[in-house]
Parts: sequence; structure tokens; C-alpha cells
Amino acid sequence: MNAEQVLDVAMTAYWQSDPADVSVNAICQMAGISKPSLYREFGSEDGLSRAALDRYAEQVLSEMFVILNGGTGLRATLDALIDFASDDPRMETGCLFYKMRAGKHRLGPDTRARVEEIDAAGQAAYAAFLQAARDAREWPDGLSVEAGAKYLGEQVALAIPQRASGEDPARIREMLTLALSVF
Amino acid sequence: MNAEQVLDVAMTAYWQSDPADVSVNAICQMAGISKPSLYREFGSEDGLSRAALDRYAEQVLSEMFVILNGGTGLRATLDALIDFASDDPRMETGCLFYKMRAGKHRLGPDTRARVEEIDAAGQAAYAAFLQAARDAREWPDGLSVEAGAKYLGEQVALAIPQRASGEDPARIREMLTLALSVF
DNA sequence: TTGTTTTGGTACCGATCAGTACGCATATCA
DNA sequence: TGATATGCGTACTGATCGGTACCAAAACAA
Repeated sequence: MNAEQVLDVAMTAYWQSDPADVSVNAICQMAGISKPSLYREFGSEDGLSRAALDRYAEQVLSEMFVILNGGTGLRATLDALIDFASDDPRMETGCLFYKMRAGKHRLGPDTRARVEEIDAAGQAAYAAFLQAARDAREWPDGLSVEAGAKYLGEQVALAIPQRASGEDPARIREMLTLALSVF
Repeated sequence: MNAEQVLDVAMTAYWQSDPADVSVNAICQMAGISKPSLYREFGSEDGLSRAALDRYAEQVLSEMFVILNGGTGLRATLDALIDFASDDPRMETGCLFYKMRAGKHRLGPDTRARVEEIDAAGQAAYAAFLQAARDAREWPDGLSVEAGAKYLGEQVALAIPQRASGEDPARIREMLTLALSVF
């Protein structure tokens, strides 16, 4: 009945385990509603997962963009990113966006399109951040902004899922710090 | 009915797409045999995927261990690893082992155990390689051999699956080279 | 030729999946 | 009060999954 609450249940379930391992049946059971109710609200599984991803983007991913747009300089921003990826309790079971991106081919068309949209926005944000650092002479030439942005994004995408597999946060921090020491 | 040929079909199918997306039915169809025949030979889906992984380990992964044990020095070995991950045609659709490791929780117990075994062997090989480099004074102190081995393994594990998603090999090489420049 | 063992395939099982036809309530309006 | 509209769940569909009971033909032994 309450669409917001159902969406919360779906988002949490997708996030906690893995989108590919959570069935529509399971979500209905967890939310205490019937399957037709869910389909009346979201149209299809694709519609539901897309709505859950939207909710995740505005509730969680927005924070990552805040860090990148903080304008606190190269070192401080990288450190904040490392903190977020290594120790933020919300990343303890991984990141729903990265989980969806990793299993992109299993998603419906709408959800997949949204994943690609968010991915592109992330790349752009990383690139803008690095460009600002270069303009401020905090980051020497020698590597293109695009390559740096891609590298930075992939390193974060490598670190966060390791939280989900129970890796020691200190170890993750050590490796991410090492990877980002090239900047 | 030739079990070797069936294994080849299975290994290739798992490798080309993704173990989680290839059903026993599909493998039987591709191999031109019936399901009971397959089950008589391999016992279960777990037995089949485990056998396919074994075959992959001795046919493909062995080459990675050869590179690591080459004893050609730190720089040359790292370069060979970068070559292998970025440009070896066999990694064009990714690595079966990394695909299985990424979806470890979806595997049967035997296959999962084998994945963990191979993972540990890989870590040990990376560690032995780095230890040799340290002994030869090619790699300064400051980072533990274990941390370096883990980092190295994860960077390779990050690079190879990108081949499967159609990423430009030159871009992959650039990023992996950057990541391994910390050594 | 007859009996046995091996070999392989047809046709099923129960479970689970995404998705839906349809009926039963309750509420709103006349 | 009676007609209509709305909300929601039961109980299904057809497909696919991993796995198996059982049967048919062939190969071998006697």
C-alpha cells in the first residue's frame, strides 16, 4: 500500500545482498504486500529496480558527489574519498550502484540505462574534480584528466565491493591509499 | 560420448559468457548430449563447473604462474603481467577464474572451494614473486609483501574483466601501468 | 541364439521465476 | 438503499531451472 515503504524494502534488499539474487516474490513477502499490488505500482521488475536505484542515488550516492564537489583541494578530497570507501558504515555491505553495474547484463533496460547514466555522471564528476586540481597546480601534467578520472573511479569501484566480502577495512584503506598515491 | 569434448564446451561457454548465465540444459544442447549423460559423468552442476575450472586452471592459469615464476626481475615480470592482462587474446572475453570469484556465492561448494584454493595459490605466487624482488633489492621496504601481493592481485583482477566489457586495451594498459607504478 | 551389461535418451519431477486473470471486499456516490 | 468505482489478494499461467525414473537399443558373453 505505502509505495515509499515498499521501495525502502526493495532498495535495502537489493543493496544488502545482490539485485540478481532478490526475487519479486521475496520483496513482496518482506514488504507484506501481494504481487499484483507491486506490479500495479511499479509495472515490472525493471520498474521496481529502477525506482530503487533512483532512491539509492538520491539518498546515498549524492553524498559521494558532495565529497567530489567540496572544493577542499586534491589531497583532502582524496582522503575524504578514502574515508568514505573504507570506513563509512553505509558501505559496509557494498554499494548498490556498483553491484548493479557489475551485473549490468542481468538488469532490465530501464534500470540498465539509469546505471549507465549514473556511471557517466560519476565519470564527469571525477573529471571535473581532477581538472580543478590541475588548474590549481595541485596535480602535475603527464596523465590526461579523462584517464585519471577513469582510474580514480575504478579504484573506488574496486575498494567498495571488498567491504561487502568482509575484507578488513584497514587493509582496504591501505590498498586504496596506495592506489591513489599516484596522484 | 567423449567427456573431454563436453568439458571443452562447458569451459568455453562458462568463460565466454558467465558461469551464472549458462545452464546445464544449454551445455547439453551445445555439446549434443542428453542431460542424464552429463549427470552420469559429472554428478551435478557443481561437479561440472568444478571440472571446467580445473581444466581452465591447467590450460590457462598455469601461464600466469609461469610469468610470475619466470625470475626475470621485478620490472620485466610486471611488464609481462601487464602484457598478459591487457593484450593476450585469451583474455579478450575475460578470465573464467575471476568471473567465478566475482560470483562466488552462486557456485556449488566444490567449485567454490576450488576457487578459494586457486585464489590462495595466486596470492602465494604474487607474494613469492615480491619477496624475491625485495631480496634482490629491486623493491624498497615500506610496504609489506602480503599487502603488495594483495594489491597486485586485485589490480590484475580489476584489469582483466574490463577486457570482457569491451574496454579499449590501450586504456586498460595505461591504467594498469599506472597502478603498478607504485612498485 | 540367448541372457546380461553397458550406453544413452525421452519424458518426467518439484521448485522457482516473472507476470496476470479474476473475484472479493470496502468505500464512494446517487 | 442500491449502483459504481477502487484497492488488494488468491490462485493461476507458462517458462526454466537442476535433477532423475525409466526405457530402448546396442554390445558383449555364453
